[in-house]
Amino acid sequence: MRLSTKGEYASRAMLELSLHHEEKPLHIRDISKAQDIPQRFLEQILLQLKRAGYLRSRKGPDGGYYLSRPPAEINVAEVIRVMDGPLAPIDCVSVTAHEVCPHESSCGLRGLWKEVRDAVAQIMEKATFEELAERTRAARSGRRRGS
Amino acid sequence: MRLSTKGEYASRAMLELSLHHEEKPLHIRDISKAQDIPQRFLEQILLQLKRAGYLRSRKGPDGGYYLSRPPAEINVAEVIRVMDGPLAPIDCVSVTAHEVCPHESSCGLRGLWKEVRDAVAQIMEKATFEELAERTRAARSGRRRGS
DNA sequence: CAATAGTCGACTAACTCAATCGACTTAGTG
DNA sequence: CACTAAGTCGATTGAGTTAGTCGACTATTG
Repeated sequence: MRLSTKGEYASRAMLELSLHHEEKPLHIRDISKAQDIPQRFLEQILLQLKRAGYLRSRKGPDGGYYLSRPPAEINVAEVIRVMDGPLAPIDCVSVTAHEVCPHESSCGLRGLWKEVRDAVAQIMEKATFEELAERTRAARSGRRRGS
Repeated sequence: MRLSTKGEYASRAMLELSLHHEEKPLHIRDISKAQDIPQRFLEQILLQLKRAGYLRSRKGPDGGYYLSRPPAEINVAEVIRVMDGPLAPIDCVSVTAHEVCPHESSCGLRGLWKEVRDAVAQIMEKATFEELAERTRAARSGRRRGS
């Protein structure tokens, strides 16, 4: 039940972009440094997110990436689906890529896998980047006086 | 967020063994046929489940595998952990294999991953093979007059 | 002791993952 | 207009994992 690093990096990058939403575009380099993601790898990830419509970019000096929609309108499930495909543990319970299985009707496990898929989807879909950015800002300011 | 085929096969095999609990041991061959799992692959899986203490076996003619505890006392989470490792999407929120991450305290995403982990764990831990066997029997008898 | 069935370790082909690279295009600056 | 900074794109790669196979071995039963 692992998330790929690509999915994780993509989420972190989107979060970073959400933290700087409505400022000027962020360079790949800066996201890479802030979130500790290999730059050439991040390139690919951002490109993929752009092609999927979540990001826009500008070339040249002072170019960079920025969100194409406000962070409140993007949730984690969408991003994970772009990078890793369906959220479902197995295809027979996937909503976005359902595949039929011959044992379906007599399978005592299918209901369980479905429950898992739905729980994961529900949690990730309600998690917007606006909310995550807020949590992040809170954690960072709270941390100043503390460890 | 995929489950490996090994994890899926293991669950199916455990379910099959639960359906025949308190009868004589099941041959690898029969489980393989009933659940449509490649026999040599299933061998490995059953062996792994045996080593982890969930199954016992008998060699020789009329040998086979059987559960070492009643199905009500085995849940899906345990089986998946044996085959696939931790349920957590990433290590920093794993209960069974926690790994520290430098960004931990200022990471706005960690809470989300934790939520996902907990939801998955909760669902899989409450799913015992007794209950799954019951569901399966119900589905199969219901199916007789129906499609 | 022959047949059956689980045991064990090694092996492999295919695939995926995580990343890297180089050449190219576009945009701004002096 | 040349230079440079930045994103674009496709190809490639090395390591690791997955899904599965194989063959020799051991234990049990009739």
